[in-house]
Amino acid sequence: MEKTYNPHAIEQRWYETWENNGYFSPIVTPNSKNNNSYCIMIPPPNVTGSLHMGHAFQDTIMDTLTRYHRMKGDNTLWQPGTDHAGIATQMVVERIINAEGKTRHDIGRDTFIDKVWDWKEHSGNTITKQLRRMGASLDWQRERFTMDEGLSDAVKEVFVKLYEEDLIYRGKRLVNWDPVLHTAVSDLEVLSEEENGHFWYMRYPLADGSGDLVVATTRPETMFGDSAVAVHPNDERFQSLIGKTIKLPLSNREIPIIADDYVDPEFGTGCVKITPAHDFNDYEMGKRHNLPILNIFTIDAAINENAPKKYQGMDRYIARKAIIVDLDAAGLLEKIEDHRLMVPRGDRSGAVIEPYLTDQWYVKVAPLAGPAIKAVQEGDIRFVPDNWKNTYYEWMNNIEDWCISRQIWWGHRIPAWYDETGKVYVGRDEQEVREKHHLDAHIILKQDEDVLDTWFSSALWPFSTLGWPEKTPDLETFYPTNVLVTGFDIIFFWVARMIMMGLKFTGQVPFKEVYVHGLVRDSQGHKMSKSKGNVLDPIDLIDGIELESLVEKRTKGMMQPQMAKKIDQATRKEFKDGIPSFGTDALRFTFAIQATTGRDIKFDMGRIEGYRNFCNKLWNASRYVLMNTEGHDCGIEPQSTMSFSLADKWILSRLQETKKHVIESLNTYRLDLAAQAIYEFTWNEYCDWYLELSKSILSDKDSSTIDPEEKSAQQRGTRHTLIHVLESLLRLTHPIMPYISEEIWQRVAPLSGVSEDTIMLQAYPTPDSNKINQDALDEMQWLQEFVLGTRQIRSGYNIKPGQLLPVLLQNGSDLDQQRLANNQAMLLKLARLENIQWLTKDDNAPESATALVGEMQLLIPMAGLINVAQERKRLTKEIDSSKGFINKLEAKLANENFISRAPENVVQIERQKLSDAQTKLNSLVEQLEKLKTL
RNA sequence: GGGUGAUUAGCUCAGCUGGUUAGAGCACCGCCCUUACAAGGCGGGGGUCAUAAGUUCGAAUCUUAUAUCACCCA
Repeated sequence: MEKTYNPHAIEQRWYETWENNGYFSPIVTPNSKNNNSYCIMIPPPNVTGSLHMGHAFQDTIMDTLTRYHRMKGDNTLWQPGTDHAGIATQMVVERIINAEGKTRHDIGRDTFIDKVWDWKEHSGNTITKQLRRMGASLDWQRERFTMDEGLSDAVKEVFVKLYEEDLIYRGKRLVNWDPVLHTAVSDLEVLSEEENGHFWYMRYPLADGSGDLVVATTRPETMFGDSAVAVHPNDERFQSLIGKTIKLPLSNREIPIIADDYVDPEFGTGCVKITPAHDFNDYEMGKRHNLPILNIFTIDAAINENAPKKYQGMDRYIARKAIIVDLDAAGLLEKIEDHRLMVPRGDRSGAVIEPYLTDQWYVKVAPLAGPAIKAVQEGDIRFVPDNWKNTYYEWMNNIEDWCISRQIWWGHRIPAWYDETGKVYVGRDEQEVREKHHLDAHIILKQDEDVLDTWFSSALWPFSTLGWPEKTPDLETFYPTNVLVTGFDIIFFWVARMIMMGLKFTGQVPFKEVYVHGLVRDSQGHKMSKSKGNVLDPIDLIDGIELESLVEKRTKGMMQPQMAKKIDQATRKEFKDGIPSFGTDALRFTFAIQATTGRDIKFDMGRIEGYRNFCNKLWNASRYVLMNTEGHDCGIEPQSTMSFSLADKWILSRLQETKKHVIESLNTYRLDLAAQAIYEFTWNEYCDWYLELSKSILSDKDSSTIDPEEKSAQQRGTRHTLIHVLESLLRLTHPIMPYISEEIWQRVAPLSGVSEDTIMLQAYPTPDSNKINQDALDEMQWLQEFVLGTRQIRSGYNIKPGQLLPVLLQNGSDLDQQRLANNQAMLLKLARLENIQWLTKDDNAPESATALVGEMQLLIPMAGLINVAQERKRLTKEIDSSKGFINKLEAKLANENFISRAPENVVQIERQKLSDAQTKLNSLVEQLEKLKTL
């Protein structure tokens, strides 16, 4: 093996091997539903997308669960696929066409759609390639796409059925309108951020000429759509005005003054202009008061024919300026204030979104929500962590109808046809419509131009990917799926809709558990975004990237180029030397160990570096093991005798406990605890203690008088244990770090008598409580305290690590004597001791530095070297803290209530603690006394 | 305005159903290139667990209030 761990040399080679051998595929037979199946659906990433940190984190979790279950022996499927991402994909292809000097309208819908498929064929696999880099064990043979034929059939089926049950209807409502893309967009595609704006105070005269009032607005151009002015019913300032009318400036329409307690009297002037066609709140108020709804915008958000002629055709912002000028000229502009306001922008176009009144298709959600709520209430679906169910209920109980139509070309075209009178017919295709409604061939039908919201097909993902509406063996075997792994940000948009659709169309929940993880943020806790320039690319963490390339990547193609300089500087400051290559396993381990129950994962470069070091540690520990076992008898032959040392029994016990801990953690989605347990066991126990202890047994220089036969039995035992523990540890680690575990396992497994092609398909380790040896655990602790005592003295007196030290022991029990006899050789080697000798109670100890192992005193003679003052200071400090501890315990045990009310075993424990502490104190005091006689 | 969550060492975070003298990694200090590993070894310093009150024999852990921050909804 190489001396240093080099992820690049191993990762891609292994992935290809796994994929080419079909290791990711489950076995599906007509009876396979009877086997333990385990299935996770990948949340389909956008086909235009590339892997970001959120994906990488989420995919690490899913792959860890998938690999764990596969090794556990479950028939495991992790279903891959991508989402057609209507707007995003359309824009990508449109940009290409625009570059050729054409628009999509020039080439027409059908040609355009062909071009999109073309693009998908050639460029739509960026993210699936990147998923492979992450080591994701998705069954690529089953890869699906939301626009492929089967999934499109599912979409039609669902649409038609819902329509037939009156759960889909067409209606005119306010939607989020993107005036650049000319389509409705979902709330998720609207990003509201604070921007600088103004508050314009406009004077509206009363129609009867008796005065005026002042309204404040951030969007003066909407005044042409005003239907009323509202005040709070209890606002004394305006009582006399309620019921009167206003003569709207510039358009001279007359509108009423109404009272509504939605109005906040403290905000602005306390008078609010109400524009039902262009504001969601005003729309609601308009409905309450039966106000007319007056649309004043075109689809480009220019002023339409409902406004005074002068302003017609003006863009909204040009109209705004014109209105301000005209109002000012008329003396109706009271004042202008600077104001910070939330501005909604389309995440694709960057355009300011307008609430806009249009005809759209809707799903009537309430009837679907009932069963979906019940499924969670009754525990058919469980959220992890549990409290996310509150968020779910909150949304489901206030659910509104879902606008599913989009005015774009790329997507599932709505299966509805209109005749020349505008009558609508819904069916799976035109022929079905004609047959069903007995429409002759001469009746001209025209299909609806709109397509469905991408989330509509995503909502069917858990069953459409498995072949629904056909009753396929896949569906039988894997549906309902086991767990959905997702971020909390899309509980509403996706999770809830999958539950509703799943229940409605399969009669079963789509998944039994929803594991909700946090969101990956930058080291400051900010959301990573292109515009902030703080994005990290997981692939850059795996491969490394030069500073200049990183800066260029972060500053290229920005929506707000003025930010580029700042980002440039910040990047140079944070990544002075760019990003080194950490490898996939280190990245995965970093994600796993950060997968706590919290909401935010602050990505810290220090940690990934630490876990890359961990990989190196594991790598080098394995090198040591292989150097000492390859070509040796490791006890796998049945006839070879082995004897096991304390260290062997101890590490074997700890291995069982670690396995248990890891399995319990994985079962409860605590990947952080699983990773932590693996880290601690590997580094702090296997490497720091067991490998060191094994050296004394494997060393041939050992001068002990031990029988050669026994010696080789011991060495066999140790080699066997070295290999056995490492081999188990690799399997334990594989779900989190697939590459390094596979690479090392290939060398290690044969030494444990296993020759198989891959670690991926080996059994996951299971704990064996019979192998937990409590005596060994206790004795090992004694040994560790012994070694620690000597090391502290060594360090305290600045003694070179290489210098051998004599040790004297006093006040040891029979057990201490026995333990020393058992482990003398190990102690000599590990603590670098010259010899160990017992003193009787009455022996006069020489001038020594001392440490305690339980009641036993450990003395290292230091004639002339002892710094009495320093040693006294150290002892006094320890005595003080010991006394403090004893005082606390005494007070506790003196408390009648504690004795009578606390459980017996707790009282016992406290008594034991006190007694131990007193023994320790006595010993410390004794040492201090001795010191005084020097 | 309503809701949810957070607040533990300089930084990033664990601490499960209340019983520890509160842990880890990184950073810090000291010693060491000891033939698995300097991406390392050994030793060490560092926290009145945001604040206040309460429940309890016992609170980082449960309750309430306050403060600060974050996110979601309006």
